[in-house]
Amino acid sequence: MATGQVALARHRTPVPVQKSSRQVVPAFLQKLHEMVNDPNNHELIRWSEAGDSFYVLDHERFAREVLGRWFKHQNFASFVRQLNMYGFHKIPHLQQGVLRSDTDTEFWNFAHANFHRGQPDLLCLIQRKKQSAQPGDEVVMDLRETNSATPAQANSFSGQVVDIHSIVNGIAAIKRHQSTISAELNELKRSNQLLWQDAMDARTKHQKQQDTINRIVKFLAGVFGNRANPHKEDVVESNPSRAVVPRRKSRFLIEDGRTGKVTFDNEKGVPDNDSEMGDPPGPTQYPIIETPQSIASPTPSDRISPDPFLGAYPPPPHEASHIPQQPTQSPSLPTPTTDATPSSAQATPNPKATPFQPTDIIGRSVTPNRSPVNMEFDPRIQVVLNQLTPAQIQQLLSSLSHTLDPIPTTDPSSSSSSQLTQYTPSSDLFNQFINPSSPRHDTHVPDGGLLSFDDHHDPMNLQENNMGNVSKSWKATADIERDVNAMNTDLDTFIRGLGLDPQHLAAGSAGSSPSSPSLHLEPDDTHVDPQPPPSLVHPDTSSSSSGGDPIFDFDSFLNSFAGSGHPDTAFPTDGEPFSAANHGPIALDPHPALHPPAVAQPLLPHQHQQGAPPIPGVRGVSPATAKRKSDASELAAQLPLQAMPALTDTGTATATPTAASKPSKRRRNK
Amino acid sequence: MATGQVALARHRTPVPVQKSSRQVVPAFLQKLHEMVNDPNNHELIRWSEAGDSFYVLDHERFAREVLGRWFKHQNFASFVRQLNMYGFHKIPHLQQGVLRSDTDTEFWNFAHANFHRGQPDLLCLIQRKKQSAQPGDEVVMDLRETNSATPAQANSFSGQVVDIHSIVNGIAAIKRHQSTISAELNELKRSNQLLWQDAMDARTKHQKQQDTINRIVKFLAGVFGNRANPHKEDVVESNPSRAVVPRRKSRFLIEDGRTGKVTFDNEKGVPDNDSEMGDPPGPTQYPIIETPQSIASPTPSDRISPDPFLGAYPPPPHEASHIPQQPTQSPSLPTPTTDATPSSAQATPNPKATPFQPTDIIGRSVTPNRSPVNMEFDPRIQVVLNQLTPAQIQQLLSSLSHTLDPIPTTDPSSSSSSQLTQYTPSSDLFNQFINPSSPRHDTHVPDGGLLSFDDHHDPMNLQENNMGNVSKSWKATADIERDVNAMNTDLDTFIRGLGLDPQHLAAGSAGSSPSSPSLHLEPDDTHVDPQPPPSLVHPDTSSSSSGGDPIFDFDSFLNSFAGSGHPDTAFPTDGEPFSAANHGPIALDPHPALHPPAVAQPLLPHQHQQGAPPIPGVRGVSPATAKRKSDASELAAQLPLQAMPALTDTGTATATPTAASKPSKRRRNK
DNA sequence: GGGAATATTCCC
DNA sequence: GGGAATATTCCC
Repeated sequence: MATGQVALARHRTPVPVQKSSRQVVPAFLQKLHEMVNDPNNHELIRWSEAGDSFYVLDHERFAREVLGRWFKHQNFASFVRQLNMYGFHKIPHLQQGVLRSDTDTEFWNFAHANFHRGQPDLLCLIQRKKQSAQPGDEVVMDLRETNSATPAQANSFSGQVVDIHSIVNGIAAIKRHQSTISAELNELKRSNQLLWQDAMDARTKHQKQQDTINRIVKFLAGVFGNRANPHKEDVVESNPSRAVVPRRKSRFLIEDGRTGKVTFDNEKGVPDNDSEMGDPPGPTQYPIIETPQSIASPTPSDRISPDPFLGAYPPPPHEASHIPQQPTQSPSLPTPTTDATPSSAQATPNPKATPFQPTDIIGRSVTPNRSPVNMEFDPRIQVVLNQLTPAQIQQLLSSLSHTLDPIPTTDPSSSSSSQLTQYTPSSDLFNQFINPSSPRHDTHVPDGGLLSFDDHHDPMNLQENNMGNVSKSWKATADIERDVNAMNTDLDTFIRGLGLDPQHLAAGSAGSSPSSPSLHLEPDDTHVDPQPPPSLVHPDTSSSSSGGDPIFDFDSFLNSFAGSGHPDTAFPTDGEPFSAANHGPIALDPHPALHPPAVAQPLLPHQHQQGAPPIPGVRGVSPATAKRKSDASELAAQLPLQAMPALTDTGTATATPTAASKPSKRRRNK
Repeated sequence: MATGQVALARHRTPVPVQKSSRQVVPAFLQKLHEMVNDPNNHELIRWSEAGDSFYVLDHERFAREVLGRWFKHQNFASFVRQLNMYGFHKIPHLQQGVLRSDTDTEFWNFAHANFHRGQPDLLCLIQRKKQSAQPGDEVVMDLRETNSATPAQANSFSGQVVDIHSIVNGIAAIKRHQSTISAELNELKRSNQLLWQDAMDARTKHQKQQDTINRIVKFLAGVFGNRANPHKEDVVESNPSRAVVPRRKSRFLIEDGRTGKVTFDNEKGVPDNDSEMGDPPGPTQYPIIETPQSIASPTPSDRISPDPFLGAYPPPPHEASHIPQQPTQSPSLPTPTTDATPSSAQATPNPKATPFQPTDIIGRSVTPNRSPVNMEFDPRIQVVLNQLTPAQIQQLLSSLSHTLDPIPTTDPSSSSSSQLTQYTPSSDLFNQFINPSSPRHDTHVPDGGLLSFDDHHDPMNLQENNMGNVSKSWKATADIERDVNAMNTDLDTFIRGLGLDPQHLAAGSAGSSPSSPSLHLEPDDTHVDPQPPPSLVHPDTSSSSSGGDPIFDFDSFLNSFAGSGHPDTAFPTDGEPFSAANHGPIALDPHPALHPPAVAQPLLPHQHQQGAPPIPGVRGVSPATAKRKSDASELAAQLPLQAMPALTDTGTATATPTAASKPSKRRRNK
């Protein structure tokens, strides 16, 4: 019996009914709303212009052709009866002084305060009239107890009865409403969890890719890193245009005060070194390739990192303040001077120059776990690669460098991570909501809260998971950004370590002319550009001229590379999304249309500072070299701090304590 | 109105309604009597032999075929409910001691004292049950009549008044609470939106990373791509162990029919070329580096891609089947023979070797938008790089190749792109969740839906964006994975194009022995493995042996590399998360502790297979090599599927009618 | 089998 | 517009 009943009845259930108190919105209201919305019915039933009422144009046709599709009958009267049951009222025709033929002008206009176009969520507020004079239990009790009253009181009482009914109805409505909300919240939580999971996955993949890139860069650094001899033209014949660049020597000033100021004078001591920039004294330093690490734990070996190749360029005695002295070169390792090229002497960097070495950068790195790793590789490869012209290497490296994510997350209010901050204030409310009955100081007693308002299926587990997910996913997000930033820094540093200017290298694609993706390899392009490198400029800084797309157009690069020698053999464009289309100032958002309008797109702080003049005379290595990265990662790291308390606060009792939530919890314990 | 009512209702009313006090006999009883009498229904409902009860033989068929003709429904349960309402009772089966299959023997027998064959006049005696415990008017009347009571009763009345007030206050409190809840729900929405934004950003970053990798690979392809002459040992001194590998020559057959069949015989024509593999005839083909593109649109130039450098090695006449002939070398370009190294002659690649060229692989690429790009680079670089020993190159490439995600993209049902596929059906459900109140027929009127439950500040925009974000973020996730996969394939192909075996290269890290991250460079490791490369093997197909951690230990690699020549100069470990700690079977989750407990941590398949013995004779290559990861991603892919329908189920009050509701509607119209 | 809410019909 | 009975559905 019951089985058959179930089997037969289930197909009848269009909308899954909530366990408690049936459906929140009666079927009639839902159907009515659908019906009015349905463009197919527009001829017979439709919204008023204002959307606050609806018309039935030809009730006979409407009954015949529409009603049956939604209801079990085709009686317009029954339809109207239902409308009345739900409190709809008919709006009389305004100017209808003259009676026309019913069929012609006849149309019905019904309205209800909570029946509006585009607002189906209001439907739950529409109350169906209860069976007349049917008091609920409590009311009945009340009434019975009130039985013995004076006539006057009885009168007032009877008046009260009506109020009681409305009160009961109101309570019922509220309960339904709350059931709805609870269900929705659960769904949202589930959705959120999926999202976080997705974010986790993405983070993992990102991390893997990052590792791959890091290793590739390490490798390339080992291959090209120490190659500093630009005088290969005599060995490998190169056309003049290419030779120009290296001849000019590479010296570039990166002078964004906030992001770190680094001066590289790769060829200091070389005769034609132009010193009009006022180089500060001090040893030339070779940047180090940092390896972004998410779980890195600093080990002694991290800082020792013997580098036999770099050992070929012994650090000056005054160096080694932060790190132990580099071990001397292994005797079995061939020295760079074994370079087969005739210009090996010039290829060897200035003896005064110090090899790769960690600077203040490392010590002040926001990511303390990150440790420098000196690059090293088979010297034979070095020798071999030394045959490349510097221009070639420069171009190659630029292609590797400026395709990286240029997001400088220097400001907590910037970029997407900052959005989390905005969510924070509501945390208390959210907390209340999730755990309304739990006092604010009650951090250990889990209770169902609102979510388990009606049915209490395991709210705690949901809570816990959710919270853990949330907090840690934010962490993951922060890690990703930090890693990307670190990668950015790494490549820039790396390229600078080669005596090249990453900014200059990307001049064609990210320079002052965002619309020209091609590389400029004319000699005068080698001039020192005081502007901060594009990778340090936030992409959103469109207000300034230099805010170009930092994404490097590798194809254009190749074209220019190949085209310089063979203009007719342009490298094909393979249609990469970022290559041709995104040379504008935009960089972060490939899908602008997707941006939620509700979330304000925050202005990045350096957008205001972008125009700041470079600090003159500060050319040498600055301890702030890595600051852009550290700031970024710091900000990213702050995300959990700022956002997580919100989540954890609300987060209910069972919320797993995240690192970020710790402080707030302690605060509570005060 | 009344006219229409009558007109429309009449066909439903078999028996004319009596004017006075409604019908004497309720419609149900009349219909029931007719139904049982109707010989057309004899097969499904009929009188008992005695005529004092009736049978329903097959209630399912009965409901389907009979009920609808008499009632407004087809629910047997409703029918039974009515019977019960009129006092019918079910007669238990007499001889049914044994429970048989319900459908078989199942029949229902109902009886009522006043329901007999041939005696419809008794029907008026059947009383429908009144509304239970419904103190209708009388109760209220009772109360009113009781009004005149004693003061004590009045007291109780005043007490009631207080209760009413408290009720009102309680309601007010509830309402405030609800406002809070709504606000918090909005916050959750905002949080969700941030999540989506975060996902978008991650996607962007990922894309940029991907671009970086692509460019690096392009570059490397340009550098190494045409290197086909392994006889560099005499130029660059190499230890014997390294020299062994290249001498064995590399030839690999990629034989996944779905991805395209490509044969590489990199050194065809070289004297010591071992041909025991039975190379298929045909021109030597060099794989091409595909450039993963998310928005790529294949352009004609993609396939033309003239390569002046490759032009230095003119393709054989039988080439150029897929791509136009390479332009001849530009006269201004230095030829490789200008190489300064003494072994320049040997450094020049084998003249018979053909340059990079698109193969079937490209045409059958899973990513249709991806277009082939011939790699090109300065032949001087080629020449220079040719001085590297093949072993060196092999090691280098392996470090580049096997740190990537090994997810093969060949099968739509595998990996994460399949997520999307699998997720597609649930998109509607998710839609419902986000916008449950929007009726299915309402395609043009946006409404707030659940999310804008209480306050309706611009719900439409939120909604819209949310949806866009949601769907597109999922898409983005797919793109990312596809790109990673493509990258993977690209690298493998690329490496194969160099005549190297990517799988073999990664034997140490991803081979049958997951616990040994070190490279195996013994000579016998160079044997040709006929098995398809991992990237072309569907991950889900193999329940077989070796799944290992695909993550390559670059540091170990470097150590082994450097150590081979100079054991005392081990490359420092920089503590990368994946370098030392992750050589175990885990691959996807660098932060196990971060995993939400609610989301079941799927056991990666290879965790169960880890101990499986390696397939004998299959040393480097196992079809299951890539399985470990795809399974994991597949599990991740299932998340949406599993959770999203749930979203809609709970979908709440304003839930739009689901597809399931449609049929019921039509059925209703019968 | 029955309570209870909604749906439909009939009637005023 | 609404009272009231019956009809249908959903749930326990």
